[in-house]
Amino acid sequence: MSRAPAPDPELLPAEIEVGERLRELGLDTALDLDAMAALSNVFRAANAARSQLERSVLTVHDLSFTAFTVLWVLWVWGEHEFRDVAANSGITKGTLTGVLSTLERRQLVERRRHDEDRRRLYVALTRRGTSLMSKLFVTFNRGESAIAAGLDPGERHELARLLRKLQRSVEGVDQSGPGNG
Amino acid sequence: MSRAPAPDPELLPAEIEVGERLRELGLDTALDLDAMAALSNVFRAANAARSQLERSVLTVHDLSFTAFTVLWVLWVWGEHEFRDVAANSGITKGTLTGVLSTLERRQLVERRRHDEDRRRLYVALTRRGTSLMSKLFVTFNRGESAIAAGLDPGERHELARLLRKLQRSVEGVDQSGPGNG
DNA sequence: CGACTATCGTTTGGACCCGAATGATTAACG
DNA sequence: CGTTAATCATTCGGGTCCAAACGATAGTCG
Repeated sequence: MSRAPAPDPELLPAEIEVGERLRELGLDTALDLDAMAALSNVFRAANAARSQLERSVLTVHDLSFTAFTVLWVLWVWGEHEFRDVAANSGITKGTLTGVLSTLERRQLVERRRHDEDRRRLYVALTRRGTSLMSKLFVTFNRGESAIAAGLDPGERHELARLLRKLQRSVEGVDQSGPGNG
Repeated sequence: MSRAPAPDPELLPAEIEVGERLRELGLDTALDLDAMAALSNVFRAANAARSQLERSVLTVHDLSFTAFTVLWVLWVWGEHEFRDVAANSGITKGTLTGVLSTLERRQLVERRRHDEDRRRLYVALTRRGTSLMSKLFVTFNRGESAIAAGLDPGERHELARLLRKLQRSVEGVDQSGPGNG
């Protein structure tokens, strides 16, 4: 479906097609195509990497990406408060409740009420969960390594640097409005 | 929770903490930290940008990110076959069935059977859907622009280039195994 | 032509995702 | 001390996400 060669041979096929289509629609001048290119590739790359890691590493352990993230947060930090686990895993407390129920049923985590404030909850890996993560994270990281091997070391650093900058920018946009720049 | 200043001041707080923690666990030498940094930032940046765009642009229209993606695919390409819409939106056919039901109920899309092969389905925006997207995509793109404004133009190009390379790398890993490099 | 295989979108079952409401618990106030 | 407000995790309702099975339809084969 490609037409004349795109000016930038680095573009993915999907991008070439969309770019030409937006030109046909007369929208290419009305849009910030640079921003669109940057962000749509963030989304696509994240989806692709996540799917690949789920398929090759997580599915055999019957774990979703989010379940793995929660286990990872607990593995790195040890027993932690429920609300902090949610924050560090990037999900809401409502979602974490469900994910923990699944992991508890699998006997990978356990919940414990705070001694003094019974509203609060601690969460920790079980021995079984710790044992799983000790092996699984190395495998997961090998999967990350295989994916990142397509970039040279300088490129990996640069990618990480640009993405951090982007995250800071998102935070800046988030706080735009009264009282902020 | 930060300890002595991290060697790289560009790191996000969460990364500094995790890096120190992995050192404490004696894992820093066993892991590919560059790959981990690159990929974890892809996931975090994608989540942050997606949440920001959902909050600021999509929620007021009662649209999920995926619903918007489907509308966008139909807006750019016009009436399209169901299976291609799923592929271009990055979701399975099962998921698309549900998303289309939601959008159909909102009278934003319509389904039409193929004239000759009644297994196949065409999907198109309704006039209402087209009208919504004509306004919404510009707003969405402005949101993208606000986020990407944290990077200068050269950085945006470089980010997109590195992410494309990463996607190609994922594809290469996906096909690794018998019959492939 | 009938039998068999393949393809299509839907359905199923289970998991996740969110915002908002809820009940239990704690903190603050007069 | 009782009342009110705030905080916590869970529940609710609705949407999404997947793989696999399913029923309808089309293609292939002998």
